[in-house]
Amino acid sequence: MVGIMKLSDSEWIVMGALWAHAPATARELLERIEAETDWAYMTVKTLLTRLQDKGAVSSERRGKTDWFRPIVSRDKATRTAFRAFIDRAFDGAVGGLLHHLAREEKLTKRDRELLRRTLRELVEEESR
Amino acid sequence: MVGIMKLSDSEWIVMGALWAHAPATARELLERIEAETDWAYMTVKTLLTRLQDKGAVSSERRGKTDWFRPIVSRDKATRTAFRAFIDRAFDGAVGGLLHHLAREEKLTKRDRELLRRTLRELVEEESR
DNA sequence: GACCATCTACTACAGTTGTAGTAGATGGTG
DNA sequence: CACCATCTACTACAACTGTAGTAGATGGTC
Repeated sequence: MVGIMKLSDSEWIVMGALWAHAPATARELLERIEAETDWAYMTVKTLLTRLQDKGAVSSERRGKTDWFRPIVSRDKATRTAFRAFIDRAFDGAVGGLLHHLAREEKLTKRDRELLRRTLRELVEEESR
Repeated sequence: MVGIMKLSDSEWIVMGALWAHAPATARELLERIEAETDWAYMTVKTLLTRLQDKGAVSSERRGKTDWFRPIVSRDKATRTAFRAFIDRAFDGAVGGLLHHLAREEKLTKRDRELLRRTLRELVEEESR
């Protein structure tokens, strides 16, 4: 049931707020994302319904209010999004992404440092 | 006009074939992607029209046939997709992606090959 | 126990995406 | 120059996305 969990952009925003702290009510989630979205309350509700339909969140009634919690983990969603991105833009090859990162993207000094470390770790791990 | 060029999954497939070699006719593009998509000719045509509408490809009539060529470069499209992905999944921080890469993703042989090259380049660049 | 603030349920509606069909134009070939 | 294979132009249509409105249920408060 929780197979390939593809989230739309708006759904990512809601999930982001929900991953931050759960369970949460729709109103709470709206408050958390108010700074970035300026949505109506009903927009959050609709997205939560859709997320529930696709099995990404669950809800539990307390009083007259639904409390939501994520079913899909952030990591899981990230991995799915990562795969989709890599598949379309780099034909599935993570190496292509690394290449792109190394030569195309403007990285901060810290990113560059981290990338170098990452690459080295990966290569070392490999040769072990 | 060629600002933020967002491509859908299907559009990426067509662009992939077009980036491989241009100019090309719709029929040629269909043949190139036949292995992976099993689309009807008209599907390719429709996608090409949409891509033209959004300024991603241009076309030129020769005889009764349109010849298409990319306006948006693969690099440009990749950067846009990269940004979109990073923004939603890692809140815009490339570091988050690197982290993810280092601990979550398994690399194929091909990935590792590319990676070694990339690493060499990075190191050389650094020592220059 | 009535009322109000607030919640859920149902509905809406335009834009994008995936995936094509059909009809009418037309260039090359005999 | 007629015909056919093939092209383009126009149209289609359901699913998914972004973004909500409205009406009716309901739990807490006086």
